[in-house]
Amino acid sequence: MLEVLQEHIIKRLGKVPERFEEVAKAFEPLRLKRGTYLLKEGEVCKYVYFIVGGCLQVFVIDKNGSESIREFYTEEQWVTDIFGFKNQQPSDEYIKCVEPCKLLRIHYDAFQHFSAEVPAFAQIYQQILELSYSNTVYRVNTLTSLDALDRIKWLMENKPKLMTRLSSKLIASYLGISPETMTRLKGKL
Amino acid sequence: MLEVLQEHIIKRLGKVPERFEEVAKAFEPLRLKRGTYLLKEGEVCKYVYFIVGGCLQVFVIDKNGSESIREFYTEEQWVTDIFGFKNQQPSDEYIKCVEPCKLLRIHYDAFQHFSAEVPAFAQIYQQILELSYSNTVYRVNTLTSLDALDRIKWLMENKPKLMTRLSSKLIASYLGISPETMTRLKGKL
DNA sequence: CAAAATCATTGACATTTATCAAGAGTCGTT
DNA sequence: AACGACTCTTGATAAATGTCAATGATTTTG
Repeated sequence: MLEVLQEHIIKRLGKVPERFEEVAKAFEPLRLKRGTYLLKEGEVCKYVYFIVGGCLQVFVIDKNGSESIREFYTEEQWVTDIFGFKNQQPSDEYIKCVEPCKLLRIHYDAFQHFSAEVPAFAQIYQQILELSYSNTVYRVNTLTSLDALDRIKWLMENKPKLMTRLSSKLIASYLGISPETMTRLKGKL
Repeated sequence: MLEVLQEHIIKRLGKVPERFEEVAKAFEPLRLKRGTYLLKEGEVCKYVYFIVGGCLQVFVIDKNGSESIREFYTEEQWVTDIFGFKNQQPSDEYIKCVEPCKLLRIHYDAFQHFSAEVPAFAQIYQQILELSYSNTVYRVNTLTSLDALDRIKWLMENKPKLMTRLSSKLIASYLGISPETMTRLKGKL
């Protein structure tokens, strides 16, 4: 699985990173079944995960007990609870496998170490941060400025692969609407 | 105004940063009237702004022509359109003064230069990024998992100063509800 | 300081979206 | 292949929120 990570890094950095072997050793491969939790509310997130294959959902549980999905993550993306991870504090969020997943995880201690010691590592991290932040900003804007139908259209145009890959129920949760409304609005397209 | 910036940096870094004088020279002070735009949709954001005094709103305009506020920024915070700034691409967002503002701005070229050359600068930037990202993640979760009344309660508990400082209309836009609903729900508290 | 503009509030009503329930279909697991 | 669990769809209804309009209060600005 490390080849996938190396490819990803080369793509981001535009070159083979210095000290890759050394950093790569800190990543532990994982194969997980659909439905496995990587993190639950109240737990401290000790890892950053790189996705080699599969799909994960990050979500919170509302007062009625239903999942409200903040984001999906797929191949060649990085997942963690950033605030909880950085401060080693309990999380508000859950992270769960939507599909069987192949992951590489790096522990907090190693992450901190390489952030400080390996410039290429810090650089990649910053790129991921900027991209994640940009995406999340965009997501806030779609949630507040678009109605349900336009959010569906937006997703179809901007993340068509998610639409086909995931169940309607999950997509509905991601868009902040009920499954029934999702069904009905799809008929209006 | 540079003292405020210096204080801010000392607070974040826990020490007086190396080469502060040099970096400080790159910041240009601005005094702006309420209602002034720093950025409009379609423009390329050339600056990062540090707020010495006042309040700004970042927003998009929906298909009905009304403002949908993504975030407010006040004293000792940093504002920019991160994605557009980093890639020097046209923005989707507007940035506008809600109050008369005292700002310090740094140009893209200087920003890039110091990011690469001054570790303390890069470090502060990364801290701001992490914090901004965390906040935005939190905001997505409140928008999708809470109903209008609970979003109001959330804001009162977590950002009480904004509630008193800004008009109901602006708060309503930030919470994704109409001013009328805002009035009515406030009666239910 | 006064006119003009904007804002907050209220009522009546429309629209959107959620909820509950039931049946048909699909999928995953054994 | 068959069972069970989950998912999708549809209908009926309820709840939440938006829109429009009018009025008085507040704020801004010349």
